Amino acid sequence: MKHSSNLKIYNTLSREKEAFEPLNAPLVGMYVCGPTVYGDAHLGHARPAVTFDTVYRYLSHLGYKVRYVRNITDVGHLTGDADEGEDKIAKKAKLEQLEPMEVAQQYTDTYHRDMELLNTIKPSIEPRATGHIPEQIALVQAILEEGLAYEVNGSVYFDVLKYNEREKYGKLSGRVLDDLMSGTRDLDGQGEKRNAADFALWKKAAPEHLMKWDSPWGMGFPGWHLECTAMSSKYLGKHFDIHGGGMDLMFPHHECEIAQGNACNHQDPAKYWMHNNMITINGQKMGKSLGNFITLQELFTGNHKLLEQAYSPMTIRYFMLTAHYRSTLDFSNDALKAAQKGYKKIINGLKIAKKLGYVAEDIAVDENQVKQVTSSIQAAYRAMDDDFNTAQAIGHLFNLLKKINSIYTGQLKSAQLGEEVFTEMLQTYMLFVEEILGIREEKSDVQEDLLQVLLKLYAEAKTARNYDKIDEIRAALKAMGFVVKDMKDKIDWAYEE
RNA sequence: GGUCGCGUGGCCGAGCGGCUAGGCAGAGGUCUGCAAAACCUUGUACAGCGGUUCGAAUCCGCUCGCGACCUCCA
Repeated sequence: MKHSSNLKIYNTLSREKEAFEPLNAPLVGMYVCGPTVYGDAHLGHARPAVTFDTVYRYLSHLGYKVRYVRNITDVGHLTGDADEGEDKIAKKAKLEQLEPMEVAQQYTDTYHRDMELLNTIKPSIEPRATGHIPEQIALVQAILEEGLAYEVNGSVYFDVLKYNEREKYGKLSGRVLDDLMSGTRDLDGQGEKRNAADFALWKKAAPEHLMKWDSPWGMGFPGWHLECTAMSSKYLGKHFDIHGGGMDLMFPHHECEIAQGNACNHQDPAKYWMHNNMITINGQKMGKSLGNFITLQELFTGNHKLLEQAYSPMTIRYFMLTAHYRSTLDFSNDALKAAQKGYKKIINGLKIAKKLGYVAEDIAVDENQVKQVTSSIQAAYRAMDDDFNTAQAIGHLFNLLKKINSIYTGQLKSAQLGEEVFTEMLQTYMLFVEEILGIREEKSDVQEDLLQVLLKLYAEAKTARNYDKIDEIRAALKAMGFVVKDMKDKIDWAYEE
């Protein structure tokens, strides 16, 4: 099903929205920077995961066959400055007396658990850095052969100055090399590098270093930016469609990926570079050092000093989608509580949409209603086509929801829309909520059967005008998180918002 | 210091030169035994000051405030 070929994507490389033209339609290759697995997944991991999950979903909906690659970084990021750095995973391992791979496995598992709760679709391929050491060594060799890297004491560095003569370094982030050189603050520990802007491709490992591999330059480990180049080119080719990640990775990480790709493949790795913005908490970027760090599990359980209550995974997902991915998104209890209500409203509507049927009646079609519905449907697609504007799309879904609710309660007749428009409205609503936005019903522990029994008792009490009984049933349902919808011709339940 | 971005009604958050965003909260109403749900109506909003334009939240300039990156970071 192809509803449009008008998709535009904001490309960080050009700083403009560009028409999306895949290199090999209908195939699309998308690489997204995944987590470094040395701790529990936090809000910051959820944003790119949800953002690019939605991109993946929409591209798939448009009929593209997407290969979605998201890496697991289980080695390679340094804790300190380049020369005295220690591997993050290895450091954590020492602290917890575990094997490094044990740490990586544990946090990979919890990451997967949390991503599943957020209803993100698994990537087509989820490669690990440690599983691609030979590929990374080969890359270093290729760059050495190009004359754009040099070896010093068992480490290999990328020669940014020399590369810059061939290809402009800094074009993604808008950096100018001269500024970078002069702007570097502290040159301590840069001893081995020819220039401050150079970055490590391979680092010599100290004897006590836990994670290390043999290489032509001795025992060591790969540099921080190498794995993404190695794995993206292996699984998507030297030039693929979309590369995504957080804005904070734009420089230096993605800039270095571009340099590495150009150095050995003589072309940019990706055609479109997409960057999601940061999550802030009370206006500040979330970070461990700032003490405003919230993991997803803390959010789901409410177990954090900044949280007034627990917020469900779908509340979080919905909340993220109500803002555009390139805007910063500020977390606060007030905003999350509002999102929780909005989410439940969406889901109550979904349940209705699923069981609502067309009723043929001898009523004239209301052209005004038809116009409102059809324009909302089109606007929802237009919003997604406009650089995945989920916030705007959700706005239009609420407009459709009003019509759906009106028909369900009898305030509007389905015949007033005509069968075709009525059906398209329901299908569009369900498709957007479930397939494109990836919002699903978080089922209650309470069995539907039990609810039906209570509603039956409610109906009987109502017939008998036993109002005390009615109040009792209402209270019982409310305690379980439900409300009674007592309509003209029927009685139903809904999630309490 | 360098580079980039942001400041929208009580709160969150779209908006990219003219056409009601939307959600939450509030007010009024319809429905109801009463409620709830649902629906309808309603809001002084565009940091400030100038400028461009027939017309600016939207473009330009200045001022103020906030943030991100420049170091691992989603």
